Amino acid sequence: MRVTLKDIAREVGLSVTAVSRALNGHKDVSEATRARVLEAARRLNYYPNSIARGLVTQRSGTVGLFSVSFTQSYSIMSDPFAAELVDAILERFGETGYDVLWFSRSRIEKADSYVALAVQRQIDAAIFLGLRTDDHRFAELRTIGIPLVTVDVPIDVENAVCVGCDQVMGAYAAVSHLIEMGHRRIAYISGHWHAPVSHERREGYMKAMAEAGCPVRDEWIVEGDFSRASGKRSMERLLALDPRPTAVFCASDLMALGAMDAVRAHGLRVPDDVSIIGFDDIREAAEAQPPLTTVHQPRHLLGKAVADTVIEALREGGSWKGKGRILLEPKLVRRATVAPVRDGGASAAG
Amino acid sequence: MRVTLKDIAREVGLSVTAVSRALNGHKDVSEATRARVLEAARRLNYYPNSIARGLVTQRSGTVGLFSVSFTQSYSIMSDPFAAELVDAILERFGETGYDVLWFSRSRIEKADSYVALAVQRQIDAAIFLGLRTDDHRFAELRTIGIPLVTVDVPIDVENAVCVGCDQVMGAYAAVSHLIEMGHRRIAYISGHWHAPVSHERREGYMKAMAEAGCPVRDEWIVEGDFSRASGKRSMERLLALDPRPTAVFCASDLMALGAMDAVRAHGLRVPDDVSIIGFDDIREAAEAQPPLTTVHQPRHLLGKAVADTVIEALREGGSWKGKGRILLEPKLVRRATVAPVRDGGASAAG
DNA sequence: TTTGCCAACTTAAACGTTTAAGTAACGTCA
DNA sequence: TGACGTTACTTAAACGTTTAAGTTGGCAAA
Repeated sequence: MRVTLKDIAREVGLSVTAVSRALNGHKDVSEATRARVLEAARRLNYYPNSIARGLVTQRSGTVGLFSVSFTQSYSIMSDPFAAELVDAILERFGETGYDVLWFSRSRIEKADSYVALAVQRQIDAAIFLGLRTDDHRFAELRTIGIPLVTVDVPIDVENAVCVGCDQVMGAYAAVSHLIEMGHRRIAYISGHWHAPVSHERREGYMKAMAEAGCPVRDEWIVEGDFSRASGKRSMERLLALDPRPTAVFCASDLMALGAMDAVRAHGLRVPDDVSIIGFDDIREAAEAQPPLTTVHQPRHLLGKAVADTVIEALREGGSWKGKGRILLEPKLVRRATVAPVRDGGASAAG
Repeated sequence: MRVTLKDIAREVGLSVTAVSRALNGHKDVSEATRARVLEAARRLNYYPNSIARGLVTQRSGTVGLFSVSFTQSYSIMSDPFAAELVDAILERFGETGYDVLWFSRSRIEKADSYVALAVQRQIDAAIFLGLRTDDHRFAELRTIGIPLVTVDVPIDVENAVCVGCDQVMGAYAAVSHLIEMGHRRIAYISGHWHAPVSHERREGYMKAMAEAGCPVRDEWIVEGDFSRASGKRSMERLLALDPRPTAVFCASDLMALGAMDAVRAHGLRVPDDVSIIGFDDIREAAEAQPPLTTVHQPRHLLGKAVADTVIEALREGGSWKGKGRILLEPKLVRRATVAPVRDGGASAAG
């Protein structure tokens, strides 16, 4: 039923090898023969079987996309930043002919092994989204033996690259902006501490505060989990403080949106009473009321960088060594959730 | 380097066949032997090569997920409804051991053939998201020869099933609700007409209007493309009408959100001046200001139904015949964007 | 004792490719 | 003339599985 090289070979009266070589553009076939083969292939509706090819070449032509657990929430696509990033990665791969096998959280948990999935499916490279440093399968990655690209999680293996934005710089820019607006009591709603970005953004926050001579109080740093609900919860804790912070830097737009919910629920206003700044610049940030000031991460470039890194690794074959880290530049986007501080940040507030 | 059956066979002093049968649970191996094989497999870190297996069994153990073009917008994940649906599908598949090969829009466009991708990758079944009736590859689907599951696009082939909500019912419920609130001049902002759901929702709209004896004017039916921007554009056209509609039923939450933007931009208020109702109940609907009244589509059940249908087809093998259509029930979710009409819908308004 | 059967294996072929190695025909050059 | 190349092929093996068809030895039934 299925059309194979053998069918074409029979059709044009050649060996299977000759047909294979004609189709693959080798130069030891005459042009006349190649034309006949091509014609027959198209007439019979032949498409090469990548499974058979993979068996002999030892490369499947697929890359595995592991979406581990960006947030606490149900799964990865509920995080708009992840969704848009995935989008960009897939679009780029689509242009190349590599296909992407998607390993969802439940699949990963069922197999309980990255290596098992990688070996079984013979993927040529792996991309990790939402990898957590407390993942008990982390050590396994050392033995996986194929190019590895993680997003925002540096990992010290030779065949790995971490692609991401400069988180320290992004956070620094955000907090500096708040400081320029006169804020001094600035809080940081972080993502969970098992995400390296949470620490890096904290570092940028601390740096900006230190340079401005603003003391940082422990209770201004609250751990969320990147989700909107956690942003709201965290903001509630901050609003209970006396004096309360006049501005909050959130480690995700979702948390910033949640924080705005909390501010509103308290009968206060953004940015009049509290300035809020987010991170990511997801679609909803611009659409929020008021539009959210945030740190833009160039998702499309990130996705392209991820895909291009993988593609380069695949082309180079075994000789490829990871480049450590690829850092893109984030950019502050000023919208409407940051205002100059009203009381100079010196007096108490209730 | 790679551990194969041969390695295990050598290790335990058996033939490759015996090892294969032991691992696959055939009953013609002694329990003692099976135990030795299992032990060796685990000790050597053996994982079956699904490529080799696929070559002989003629089934790859993968299903193709084709995300064609839900909306006009860049790609599928920018549509929250699609993203959440995909999520549910992937999570369900993860529990089964089937793996999902994701064909993005660019991949589909590059190959320009569903059959080519299906045959090359030997996928066992295909899922179509965002298929449009004006897709020039539509006819191809007839010859694809594997189980086919589409979301919201009925397709008349024996090996296909369409999974989706009852769109007519959902639209009918939405418009009836508006009518109950006293509205009579009700507009419909549709998705593009190449999506069958646009027509089905229109049917529900017409049915509710007809039953209530409300005349429908041509200019009340506007074509968008499901995106927020198109919702805004469409609403602007409706606001220019005299008398303008007092309520609008939108074929997606995104368009409803866009419509709300337009209303606000006109200095009018939702729901005081215009009632708005959406479709889908994406996460942002509940979070909007004011929270959006909409028709909830049970994404999780939809995703599960899609996956379960595929899994069933795969288990049944060649004997499987599509069941035509699986219809789930949508449900109206009353939030805060619908209010009783102020002028009874009879007088003119500016 | 022979026959037959069963359990527990092994052998060999097959899946659809790619590729290393071989070959036949033909031309070229010394 | 013969050695050597080149061109355009073919042959055969391999990739790692599964599976149909044998094979062996032991045991029960006749």
